[in-house]
Amino acid sequence: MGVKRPTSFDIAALAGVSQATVSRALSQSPAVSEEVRRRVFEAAQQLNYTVDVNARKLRSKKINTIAVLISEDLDQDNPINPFFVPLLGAILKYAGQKGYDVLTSLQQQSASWSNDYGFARRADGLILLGYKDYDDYVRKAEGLSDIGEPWVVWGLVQPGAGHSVGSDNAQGAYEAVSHLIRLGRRRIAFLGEASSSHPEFRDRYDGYARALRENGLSIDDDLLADCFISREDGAAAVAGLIARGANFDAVFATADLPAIGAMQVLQKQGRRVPQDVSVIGFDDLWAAACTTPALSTVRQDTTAAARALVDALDRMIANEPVEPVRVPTRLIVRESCGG
Amino acid sequence: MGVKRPTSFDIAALAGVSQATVSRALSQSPAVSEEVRRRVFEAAQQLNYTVDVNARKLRSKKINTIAVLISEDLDQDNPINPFFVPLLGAILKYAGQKGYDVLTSLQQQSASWSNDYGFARRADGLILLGYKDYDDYVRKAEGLSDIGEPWVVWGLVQPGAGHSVGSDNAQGAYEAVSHLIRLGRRRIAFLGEASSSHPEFRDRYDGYARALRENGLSIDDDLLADCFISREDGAAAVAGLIARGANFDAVFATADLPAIGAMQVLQKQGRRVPQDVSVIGFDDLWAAACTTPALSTVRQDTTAAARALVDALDRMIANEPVEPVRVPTRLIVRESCGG
DNA sequence: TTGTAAGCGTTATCAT
DNA sequence: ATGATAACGCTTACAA
Repeated sequence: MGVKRPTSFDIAALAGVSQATVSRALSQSPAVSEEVRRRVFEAAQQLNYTVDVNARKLRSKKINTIAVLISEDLDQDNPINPFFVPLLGAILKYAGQKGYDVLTSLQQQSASWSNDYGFARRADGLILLGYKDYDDYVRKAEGLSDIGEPWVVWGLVQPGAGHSVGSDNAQGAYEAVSHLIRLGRRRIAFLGEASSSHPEFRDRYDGYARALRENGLSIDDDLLADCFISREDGAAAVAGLIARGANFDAVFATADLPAIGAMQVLQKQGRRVPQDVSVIGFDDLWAAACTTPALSTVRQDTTAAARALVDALDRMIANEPVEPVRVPTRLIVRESCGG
Repeated sequence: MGVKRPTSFDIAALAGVSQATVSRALSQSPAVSEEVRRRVFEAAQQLNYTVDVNARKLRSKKINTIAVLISEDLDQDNPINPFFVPLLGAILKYAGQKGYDVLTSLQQQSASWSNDYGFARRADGLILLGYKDYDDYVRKAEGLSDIGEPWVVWGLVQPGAGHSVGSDNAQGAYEAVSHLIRLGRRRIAFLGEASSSHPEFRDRYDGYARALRENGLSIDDDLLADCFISREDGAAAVAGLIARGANFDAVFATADLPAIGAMQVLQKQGRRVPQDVSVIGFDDLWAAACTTPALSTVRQDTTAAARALVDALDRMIANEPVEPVRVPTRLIVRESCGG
């Protein structure tokens, strides 16, 4: 309890060396003899000593911490977009390997990343996951750049912007829709948001459109259903499609959650998946394998994504040039598309 | 980029006061005149100043950071037990409200001195989520106590241990199994691990046993299937049950993941859920609402859990006495149990 | 109410 | 290779 923590002076005394030598020994400085290093480590272990990271950070000016800001709450019960979970896990793992501490924060809507939260000096850089709106995000990001805080954002991939890492959304969607067409589907509904406030979804729409075009199919506005990325949204969108008598034999959703909602509504209305309607989602949430039928989907490679994000941030912190990264996706065929 | 950060001395000079006054003004000390406070804030804003948190932490010895250590990897793809996700989210939210930064770390198996206790000075206290084995956990926890590091663990609730917060596992299981019995089920299989290495699962078994006993049913060892908390485990366990010709009309699983696996195997083998076999899980993962049929389950209240964990840690940090907390569960009846 | 000055526990810069 | 000693930027007695 009230035990005073040992300092490097205590270790020095026990090991019979100076405090400076203790510091050197513990920070792997080559300028210290094996014999002394051994004695120091022994003493440290004996006293259960660990370096005071705050003193170290203050003095060395290296913080060795990155912050992950998650700013997309789906709803009350799901404070985090489920896709971000394995991504966060992968970031924690890889950043840990690289020796970074990771601060995680759920951002409120209102927060302006730079000022309100004041990450300055708490982290060497920021990884941004999720944004409600593209313009809003741009404004906030500029604030960060203004104060010289390195940051990377997940999602869209912009040609000029090194701080952007995202999946190859257009290609992933293209492959999914192409697969549906190969299965003989001709009237493929698009569930998603093609607005400009989420460029990554826009990219998925482009992939959808290209697949249709290249196969001689035209885009039918009646098959475009606007929805965001919740299960309820997907359910409502498909219900709306059915209600207005749209004729479709497949559904491509820009995320797994709405795809699952879509399947549930279809089944409830007596349409068999995949016999009557094929369904493909996007993300490959772990729950995709839990539905009946199991959901076919476009997997985003969270491990590669995490590496790209952390590596990019790493280089920005070191003031090295950074290129935007487009992470390949992979079509996972399960039962819901029927082949 | 290479701009040198302003210090409180710079603010002091600009505002025409001493550095100490700047510190006081910025840390909301009452002992500072409104006029001066205004000048200081103005100067700070003008120079884009923020306090160096590391210097502050070093000097004040208040770190205002808690660390969440997650040490249960289900497998490669799921680095985090899905139940911990909303719990982590709730912790991030509530701890943020309380003004704490949150360091999150996925713990590797390796139980080295520096790894386990390295967080000691980085955080005021530790929240431990998941442990591979009870004895292993006890060993680590004692080490933490030895160095005077406050910690709380999620899971088991031990009478004497203030640092334990968990669901009322026995009661939750009792209610679930009682519900099955009310529905007319008599041969209820138990999917889980009743070993001593996870006391919380042991508690769920006790609730199962009590419900049977109170309803005049006896425990049939043939209906006890050992499994851990993955979907694959649950699938294998039920497959085993069927293979050895066990006669059962319901399944109670100690977690949703094995419950989902169980449902999938049952359906694949031509048994209808819930007509032939009722299934109830435990956790209420968000995916529970995505299965067909939707999974009935025992919900753990992650919001209340997070509050209890953070509040307890808070009090331990402040050296106040802490009582163990048992968070109530709630039976969520969906389709998989048939009523 | 404000200023002065003494640390907090490191790392970095000199010497030796 | 090691030892003094000076920062790092802040908080907090203690004085005024």
